[in-house]
Amino acid sequence: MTQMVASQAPDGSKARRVYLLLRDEILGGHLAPGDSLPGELKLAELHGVSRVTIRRALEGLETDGLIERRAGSGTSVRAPGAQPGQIIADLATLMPQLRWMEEATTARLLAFSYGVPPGPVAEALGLAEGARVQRAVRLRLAGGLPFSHLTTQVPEPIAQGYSESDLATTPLFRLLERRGVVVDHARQSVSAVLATPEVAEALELSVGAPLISLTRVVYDAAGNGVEHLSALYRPDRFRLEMTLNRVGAADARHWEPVVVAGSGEKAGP
Amino acid sequence: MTQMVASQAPDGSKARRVYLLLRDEILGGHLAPGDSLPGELKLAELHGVSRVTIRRALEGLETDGLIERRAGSGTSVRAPGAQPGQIIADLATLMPQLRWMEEATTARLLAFSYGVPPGPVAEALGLAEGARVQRAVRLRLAGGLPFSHLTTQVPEPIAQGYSESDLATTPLFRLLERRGVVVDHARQSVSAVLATPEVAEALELSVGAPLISLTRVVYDAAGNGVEHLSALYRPDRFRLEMTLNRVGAADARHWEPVVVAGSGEKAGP
DNA sequence: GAAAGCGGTATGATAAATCATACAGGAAAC
DNA sequence: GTTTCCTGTATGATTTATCATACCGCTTTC
Repeated sequence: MTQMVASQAPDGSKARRVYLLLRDEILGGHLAPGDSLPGELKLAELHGVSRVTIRRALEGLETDGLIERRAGSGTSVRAPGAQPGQIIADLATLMPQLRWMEEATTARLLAFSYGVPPGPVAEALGLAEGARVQRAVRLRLAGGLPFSHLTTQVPEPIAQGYSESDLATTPLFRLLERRGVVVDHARQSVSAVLATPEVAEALELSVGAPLISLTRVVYDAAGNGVEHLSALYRPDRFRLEMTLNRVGAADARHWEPVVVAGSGEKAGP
Repeated sequence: MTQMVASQAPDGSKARRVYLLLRDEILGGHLAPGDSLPGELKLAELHGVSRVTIRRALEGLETDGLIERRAGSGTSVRAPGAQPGQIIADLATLMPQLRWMEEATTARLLAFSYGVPPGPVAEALGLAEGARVQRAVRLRLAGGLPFSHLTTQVPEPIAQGYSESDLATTPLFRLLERRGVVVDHARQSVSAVLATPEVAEALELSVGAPLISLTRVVYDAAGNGVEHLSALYRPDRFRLEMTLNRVGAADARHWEPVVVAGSGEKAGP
């Protein structure tokens, strides 16, 4: 059974805001299943809107299956049956650890083109002015549900080593290394952005929803950029995690990431 | 001179959406300074709204100083003088590396209380039902500009070791270790959320803006949770970064995070 | 069983956003 | 110079969101 598409977000400005806010509070763990929400009138006062608006927000949450409303009794947070499987990736190793979901994660190629990259990307890759890249947009799904939207940009000379059809099946890394590129190090940064109409449609959520943004630039031994990845993840279906150990002598204790003994490389992000 | 508060976000649903979308595209690096945007009519068509709405969005961007509009010529992305100083934290070591900003990062205590934590937090800390925690909400500022909103929750027995005034001045870690708590390891995960009215006000941005969410649970050697941190960062003023090296023999190459040689511990997150 | 609190429903007023359309003037291309 | 495309500006209609208020029926509590 294909689970219902999540977002039934209200249209209006305030209603939508309240909806997203409460949604984050529920999914984000500040409200536990079974907890009861304040009354609609109380919520209206808290958020500075009318009850009608609160109502609209709650309706959205209800059709999402996040809350349960009983006349006379009140509104409470439902058991999170809405978390069928979350994909957890290890930030330290870049390896997705599909916890309770060994359902095949598939990939779909959304776009494929060559052209001059936007300035910041060219700069990050260390490209000369006007140098061209191959650009591929891919969507990753787990159990048929999309969870990430990936845009990779590879300098054209390097990208010659593989074809469009290769991309649809093989992780980009494999392709690069097969091409003889010696991947040496990478630099990644995490941020948060809002879903644009394009990615919102691909990821099956509403425009303006929050997304995890991971930008990674991969370099070869010479320090030349060989890949620029811009990944967008649905927070409800994907988590970036890592474990740290507190190590070192008493006078120089510091944190050190734990590298999970990799059981062989699995897939790209 | 305290820089003008960033967000001049439009009110309306669609206008606001377009505003935030374009804003992310500019700040996110997909549009380089000097690039020119599509015409207002074109944008209207692209986003499926009227020109008036596009106009409202662009007005917001203009007052933010992100774009430049010239009658007859068009609209273009302005040089990002709007990035005065970004704080970059290393995910692998938890150490903020204040790059070009050694301006003192100060902290402000927003709330301080004791109580029963929300279910998920209690679970993460491994607390018994009804066990109480100390809860502190702090705001961190760099050069007077707030960039992060931190909520820490510490089991009450542990939290007895320090006072409210301690918290305002000393990093929580120091306090814990002074108390004799042996911090052993931590588990953190990164996500993305929207700004609630409360944090939006504290961080001086508009409700619904995207925020980086970092949740960290710190454990002692026995595996008991000693601290639950929920941090929210402004993406425009804060970045989470890390560097990875590609190591290992050819048959087992994998990624390993680079631990920067810490020049002593500086501050909490 | 009465009271208080809650969600479910309805209504009309008010405010706000959005739209469709039009025209003036600057800038650049031909 | 003329054409074309762009922003700047204006107007009035229209749709949408929000508000204030009221009443009903249900649940829980006292």
